[in-house]
Amino acid sequence: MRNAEFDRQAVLRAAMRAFLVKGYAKTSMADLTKATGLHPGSIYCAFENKKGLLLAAIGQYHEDRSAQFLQLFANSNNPLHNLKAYLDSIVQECLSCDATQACLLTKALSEVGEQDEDIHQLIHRNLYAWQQGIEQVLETAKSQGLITTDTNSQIQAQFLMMGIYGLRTFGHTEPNIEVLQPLADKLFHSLLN
Amino acid sequence: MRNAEFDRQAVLRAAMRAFLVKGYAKTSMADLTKATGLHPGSIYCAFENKKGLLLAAIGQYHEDRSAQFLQLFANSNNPLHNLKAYLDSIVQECLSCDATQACLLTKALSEVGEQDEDIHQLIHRNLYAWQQGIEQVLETAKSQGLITTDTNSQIQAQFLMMGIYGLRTFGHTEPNIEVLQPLADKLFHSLLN
DNA sequence: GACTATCTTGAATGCATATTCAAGAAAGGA
DNA sequence: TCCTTTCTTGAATATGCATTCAAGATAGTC
Repeated sequence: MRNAEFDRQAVLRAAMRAFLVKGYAKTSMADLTKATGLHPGSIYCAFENKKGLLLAAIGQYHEDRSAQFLQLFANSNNPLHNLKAYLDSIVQECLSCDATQACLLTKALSEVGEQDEDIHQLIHRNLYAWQQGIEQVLETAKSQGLITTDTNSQIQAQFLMMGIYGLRTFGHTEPNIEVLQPLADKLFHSLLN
Repeated sequence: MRNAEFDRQAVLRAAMRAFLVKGYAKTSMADLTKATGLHPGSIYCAFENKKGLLLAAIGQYHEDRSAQFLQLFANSNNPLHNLKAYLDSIVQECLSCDATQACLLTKALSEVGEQDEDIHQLIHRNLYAWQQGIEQVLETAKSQGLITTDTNSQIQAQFLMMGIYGLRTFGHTEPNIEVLQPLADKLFHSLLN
């Protein structure tokens, strides 16, 4: 008997960084062996192939982001304030101009989601879970009387997701706080109308 | 003396369709020769290389879309109504689930914009021109008293662009009119607040 | 009709790539 | 300590790809 030696989470985080920087198609197995420290044989043994590694990396990405999301909303008792802080943190990620801070879900969706059903479904599931997280936050805010609108929470959550997608794309062209912050602010206020 | 035989616009439109379906990296020169009907040598003679063909295809895409945009706003005299019709037409494109109706600018920006400065700059220029087109429409609407808000037209145009980016991404996961139309409607109303 | 400049053709080239596999290394059990 | 099982290694394989280029074709010019 013998156990695997490498740290699976560390490997997946390295792979996701590589995919975020170069995109899926342009990230070669050589790039991945260098990034993860694993040899080709080990990667194929653990993840089947390059696509399997992407799927696993997307899963890890979602886990990491979900944990971060839940932690943000766990401490304070003002969900609306937290939601705005969350939006502002995304603005900060856009400003960093750091490819590793982009969203792997939307990036992979755009590049390979239309071509591969497995990848599309996994991303769809993860994005939907994220949307439901936002929806729950909005419901909590409503139960606390922090939101005084009769708009469906589901539509609101979808609208916020749409805005975040757009904000990230806009950030690719103008990573400028004077541009992005007003957009995030207007998005947040539009949510409550 | 002898002139080129092929129809440059037709070739570029075929190339842009190929890039939209498979993405830049996964579209091989074999795909491009099949799509355009040109032989490798001709492509390299006319566009230098694969990247040159992408740049030219992006230019053609922008020309085509600009012409379409201007035509929509040329006929009627209610710019606000036209703007809503424009947004609705984007919803229809999302519903079609047809990769060739996606936006080449945002798709290429996401895939190769961060890796190549030439491509990034061209896309940035084109998206900015598009934003200014929207800004002008909003200014016209204001001069006609159709908009009664003191929000900066530039921010409004940026907000609409952001919304369209997000709408297109959302459409990739849920190409459903019951979902997308309310989002487009809410986006349009938020614009006027 | 011949000449020349230009365009077209598509096979050849050389490199990059994803994947495989057999030999080697290490861990646990007897 | 030896043996078996599992994991690791990394060179080898075979395929796919962007690009080149020399031969062939064509249109305008004299």
